[in-house]
Amino acid sequence: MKKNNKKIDWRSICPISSSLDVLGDKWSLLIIRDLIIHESRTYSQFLESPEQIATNILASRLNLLSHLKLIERVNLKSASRNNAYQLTKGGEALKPIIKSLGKWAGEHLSEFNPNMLKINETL
Amino acid sequence: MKKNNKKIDWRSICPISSSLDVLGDKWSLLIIRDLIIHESRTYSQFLESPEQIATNILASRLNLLSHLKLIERVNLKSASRNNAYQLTKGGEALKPIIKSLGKWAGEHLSEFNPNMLKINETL
DNA sequence: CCGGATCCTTGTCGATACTG
DNA sequence: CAGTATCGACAAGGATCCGG
Repeated sequence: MKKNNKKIDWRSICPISSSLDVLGDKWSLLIIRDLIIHESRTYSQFLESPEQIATNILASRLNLLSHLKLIERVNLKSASRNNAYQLTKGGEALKPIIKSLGKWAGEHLSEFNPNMLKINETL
Repeated sequence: MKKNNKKIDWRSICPISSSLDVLGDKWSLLIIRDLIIHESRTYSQFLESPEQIATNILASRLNLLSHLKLIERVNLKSASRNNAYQLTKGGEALKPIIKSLGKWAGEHLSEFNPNMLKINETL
């Protein structure tokens, strides 16, 4: 049987905790970020991002985010193979939050990661 | 030798990625959340939160967040033992982001975690 | 080739016991 | 009370394999 571990164990009834139960890892929000920047991405395009996610991690995150209806598969006429992902309404709603995170990092993390770009240069 | 691994390996120069290199786990932002709600917390008060963080994880996160200057130790006259933590300016700056996350979860995650509370205005 | 699935190694998490 | 040590479980990460 497929590893269909869609069951999330919610640690509490706190909404902040619940958001972290879902997005509290190093990769999920990065996938959302790519979809904010590029509108749509294929599997191999995700792999081209500089952070170099592993194929199995990417697949599991795409499954989870699809299940949560934050992203969805789309058929692109432009692509030869019709399999790309893009944000749903729910995923789009994360856009200002992720931009704020980037802005915050530029203001408070430059000391520790000096090479980091400012947010305007990336988004 | 002590595990003094304060070195963070930044995956890229992207500020969003950098913020996740630091806060992209299930516990760091929950510690910040507690300090937003309560102003200051002691070690054992953190342990009382409903999500039940393990003691070693709590200690390592408190160290990391202190090193990043997002939280700081304070001496409380009110407490018999003078060891509590509170947010710095940098940590305070996360407040609107965390509130937005809670609001987002209430709007887009209730379907999956039905018992979840709605975020209240006072938080 | 592209989109994954599978195997395997390594590292981190997390529960609990223990210490100053 | 504020952490540290230990150890098993499990997830991450790398490499490779496979179906279309």
